Amino acid sequence: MDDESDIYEGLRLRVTSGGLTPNTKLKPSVLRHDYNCSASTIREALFRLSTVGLVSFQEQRGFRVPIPTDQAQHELTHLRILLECEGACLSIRQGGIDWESRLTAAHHKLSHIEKRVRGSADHTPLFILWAKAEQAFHETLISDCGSDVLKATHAMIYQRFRQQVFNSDKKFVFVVENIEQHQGILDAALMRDEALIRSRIYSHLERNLVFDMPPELPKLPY
Amino acid sequence: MDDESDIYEGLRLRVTSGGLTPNTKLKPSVLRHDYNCSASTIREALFRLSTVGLVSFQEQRGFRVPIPTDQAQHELTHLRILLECEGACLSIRQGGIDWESRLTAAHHKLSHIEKRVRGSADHTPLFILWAKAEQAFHETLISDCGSDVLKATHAMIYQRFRQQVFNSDKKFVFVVENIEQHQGILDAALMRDEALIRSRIYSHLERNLVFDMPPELPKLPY
DNA sequence: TTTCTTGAAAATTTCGTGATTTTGATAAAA
DNA sequence: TTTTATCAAAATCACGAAATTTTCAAGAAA
Repeated sequence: MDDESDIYEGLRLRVTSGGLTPNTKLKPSVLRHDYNCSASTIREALFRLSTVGLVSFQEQRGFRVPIPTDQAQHELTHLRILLECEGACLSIRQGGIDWESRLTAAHHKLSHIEKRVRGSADHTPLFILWAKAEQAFHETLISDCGSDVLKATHAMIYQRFRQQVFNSDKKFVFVVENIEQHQGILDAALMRDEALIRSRIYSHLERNLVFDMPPELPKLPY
Repeated sequence: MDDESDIYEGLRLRVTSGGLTPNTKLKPSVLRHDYNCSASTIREALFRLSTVGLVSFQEQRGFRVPIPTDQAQHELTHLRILLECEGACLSIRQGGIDWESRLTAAHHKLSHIEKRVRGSADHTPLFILWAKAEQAFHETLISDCGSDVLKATHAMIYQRFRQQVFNSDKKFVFVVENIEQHQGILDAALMRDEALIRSRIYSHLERNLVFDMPPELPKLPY
């Protein structure tokens, strides 16, 4: 039948990058019409999304689009840095030519889109493309770390991070510095320099840290 | 009505420490009788468990108790080390007297049980008590890190780790070294020594790493 | 014997309904 | 004006059953 994971994916896209106002109610009885299925099926998909943190849920009060907060943005960024540094360093140690090649390819795609974005006035039409390429690049970066658990955890955090930033007022979704920073991360990976890649990943994400990090962390990027 | 989270908790206990054989099928139509509810309710709870990795799920093929593997044990241990070191260090920086006090209390309880376990021949009757106290101790350790996301992620990984170890053949659930190691971690926390607590957390969990960690990792703990 | 087909039994997924709870507007009381 | 009470409309949750898919044993073909 209607593949239920299609519904899940569709809803996921809507709550992460569908331009929905935070705190919007997500009513199964309304959404069912968009996906041509019953309310129970929608409910199940929303439930799954809520366990991953992409939809907020209160018993007897239904589902809502989560409200972005500075605190959440800070925490998600912090964890992204932690997981991505670890995954990247492990990939540097364990990844081979194949990894280098896939990473270069992912960067090439991303870079192409980013240069197009820089040229155009309105970013929105390219946003979906950019978001996919960005995610692919960062996932490739950690792809040879050898740990499915690490990769799955990172994917979860990355999604929530993307949702948080996209739905927040100050839409830092794309800034020009990204171009240079992504290049820098690629270079460090190819140079197999762990300390360097750690510090460059940190710098890349730093602007999303809304509070000061406790003293030592940034410097010796752990 | 019948609090659904009770059902969730009940099922969680069964799949993590209920002595179920790995790969056992979890049929909503059977389990419903144990909880006096409908199959749909069970299904929903199993679904939630599957999103956090405590139950494996395949479309049209239902739910099963996950099969423990060396690979999974290694990955879960690795992530526990990563998250727990980070959380502990942040707590050392941000936690106050209250944190020290809660940690000491948690350790006191745990220590008491562990000494009783050491004395008795059969560990099983005390196991549930020990598991709760162990979890409480490790959660208190990171409780003042200031990040709900980090704590929630750690809780997820910890649960899966505990399930993995408990359901694996070689049941390393409790070893005598734990007593000394937990004490060592508490001491490092009270001394506010970040490098020391990192290395002690690593040593504590090391025996669950089934593969060698890549060269540098163990030394400057991760 | 081994491999492939068949078909009935069992399990999974989806759905509409009724019971229960929340919501929100209106009116009464302070 | 502000607070509290009331109650109808709307939404959520749990349930059982129908529809779909998988499982698996028994027989046919190689």
